[in-house]
Amino acid sequence: MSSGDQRAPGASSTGTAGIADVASLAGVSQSTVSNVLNHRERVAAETIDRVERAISMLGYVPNGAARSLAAGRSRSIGLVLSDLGNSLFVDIARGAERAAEEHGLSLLVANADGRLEREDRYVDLFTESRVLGTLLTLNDETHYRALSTRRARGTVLTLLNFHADAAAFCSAYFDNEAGGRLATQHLLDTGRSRLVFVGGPSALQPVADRREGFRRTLAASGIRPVDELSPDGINRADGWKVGHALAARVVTGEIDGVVAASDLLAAGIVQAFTESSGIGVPDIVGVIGYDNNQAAWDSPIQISTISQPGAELGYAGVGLLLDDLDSGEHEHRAVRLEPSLVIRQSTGR
Amino acid sequence: MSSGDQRAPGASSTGTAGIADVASLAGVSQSTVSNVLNHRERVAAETIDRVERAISMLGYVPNGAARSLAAGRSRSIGLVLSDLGNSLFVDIARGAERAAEEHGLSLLVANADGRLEREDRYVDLFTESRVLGTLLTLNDETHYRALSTRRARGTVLTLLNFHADAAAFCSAYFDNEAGGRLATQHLLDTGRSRLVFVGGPSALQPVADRREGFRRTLAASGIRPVDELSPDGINRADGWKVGHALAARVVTGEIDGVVAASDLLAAGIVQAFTESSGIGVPDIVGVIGYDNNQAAWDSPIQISTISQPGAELGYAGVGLLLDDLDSGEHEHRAVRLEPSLVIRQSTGR
DNA sequence: TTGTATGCGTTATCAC
DNA sequence: GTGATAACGCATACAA
Repeated sequence: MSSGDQRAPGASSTGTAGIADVASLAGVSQSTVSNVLNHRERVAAETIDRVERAISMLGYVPNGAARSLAAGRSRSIGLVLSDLGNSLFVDIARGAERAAEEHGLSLLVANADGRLEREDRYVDLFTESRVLGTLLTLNDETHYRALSTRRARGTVLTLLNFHADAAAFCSAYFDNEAGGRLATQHLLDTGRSRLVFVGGPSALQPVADRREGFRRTLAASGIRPVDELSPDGINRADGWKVGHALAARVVTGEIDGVVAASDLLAAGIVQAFTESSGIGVPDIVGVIGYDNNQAAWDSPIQISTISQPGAELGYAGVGLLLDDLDSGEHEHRAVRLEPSLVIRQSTGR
Repeated sequence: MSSGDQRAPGASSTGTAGIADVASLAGVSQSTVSNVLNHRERVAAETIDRVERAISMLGYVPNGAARSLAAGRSRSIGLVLSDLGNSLFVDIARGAERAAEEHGLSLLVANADGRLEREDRYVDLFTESRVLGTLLTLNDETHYRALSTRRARGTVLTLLNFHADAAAFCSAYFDNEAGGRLATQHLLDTGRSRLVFVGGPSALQPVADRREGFRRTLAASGIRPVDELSPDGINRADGWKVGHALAARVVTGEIDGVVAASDLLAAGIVQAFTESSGIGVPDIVGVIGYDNNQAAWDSPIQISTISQPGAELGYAGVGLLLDDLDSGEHEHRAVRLEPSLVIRQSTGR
């Protein structure tokens, strides 16, 4: 009445076969089964064979809970995303996924959908699941402050898309100011100098940073910006309105280049220019976007843009996380990722 | 040397406080702690207080693995998505999330990214995690067949976006043919009768179904379709090309309405009509899309479209899943969700 | 209302 | 190379 007693080998009482069922069917001990699962090298080839046959006969699926309980660690890491609707975050997930895969880990993803309360819930869930660690993407100063207040112990947290104080967390983020500089410089390099920046709500930190890059680049060349616009949003329709407003000034030659804070914005602007006013893009005016979204390449006139390496961000995040785990006393680090210029038709020459 | 021996109350050996630490700090037994976690109603208010104080003092976080092992069930469900890049799947995730939340469950999301092998891996992962069940979105007959072959036991699987054989799985899916009918009828209702269908690769089952709806609606009215086109893709650039090809026939009056198989397609068509040929939309020609994507509303001329209730699909999926779990002998069901017409400018009159 | 004892399914340690 | 046995941290009868 101790170890492997009479449990019908096959579909057991609970509906799921356990390691004991496999063991008795294969005529070995539980430890041997466990060994073929976790340390094949310690097991004879022929034994492996028998056990594996038994496993598939029974449709045995190891119980992850028991597994990580006994092992004291799990083989997965969590990722809490701010917004699945934004393709940038999807890219981040892809990169994280790839990194996890390379380390033989699984990635569990949860969507906070911009809600602070959900963010919390999922961080807690992952913590309780005893994932190796959790990656958290952040938009917002608000959320960051809430986070600092909350208990951060219990799990290793790494912040993504946000430049955190290295005293508290590891983080990986994009250099938006550099992106603004890249875009502006590209317009200068292609012979334009009468430039306007089209931004958006100033509350968006990335947009503000991009504008800063615009300003600095022009200042460094001793050029004065023609104008800076801040539509209500950064979508295509907003760009379309701005484009129409700008068209006359392009025709007069006052403007020959537009730096837009998003691809959607840029696509709307290009559309407005070409459709009603017959303004040639890129001949008369160059337009550059930001994000390297579908809007940028899936457009009649493909739009030059700044690409943010979302996948790399996710990849780097996993790296930071694992690093944090390994080294006992670990200095938190902030990794800044540089955007890059993607040249397409809208600025061609 | 039996139950609560000497483990330094506070940060324990492993770095994490356990339920035993909480119990001894609060001066109660482990089961009492467990009860305040799971059955508060059985515990005296004052005891709850003491225990909770101890919990927060120690920063105690229950171990999910141990928890679901002991309880025999977890509190989360899995969702494997075909393609996070498609906003429809994001909507599905949102709906599933809402349903899960309402049931006090957590939703774990994984992105298969269109790869069959990943689909498998994640279904397996969720199965090992002993989630309550797994939701799986499917595009493709191929994947479905692979699925039927594979072991499907071990976890409850519910299929989304795919009409599965009710003998094997529960499933929830969209009625694409009805959508095609809706779109076509709307064009007829607004006084157009010289209609063309713009589809895409015939391998896409949904597109084929939508075309079928187009055909049947016209047949029912005794009208002959003017034409059916199948561009290489269903993106904006494809639409733009088709639009230019169609423009002349619109000008001659041969065509007064276009049913497009996607919003991107429709947006490209509208753009081509208005920009170069000056063809008035909706005055000269009505255009309707499909999907209710951002492309449909975030366009200078907002595009009428067919909306698929992605969130509802996810919501319904969770319902089916939980149903399947509860009822011992459960008849698998296939739930069909109806799309709806969204009228915007591109068909207005 | 609270405490005691047993088991969840697996891994790891140690003998053999 | 293989097998016995003790944890892993918690939930849940059941007894008190």
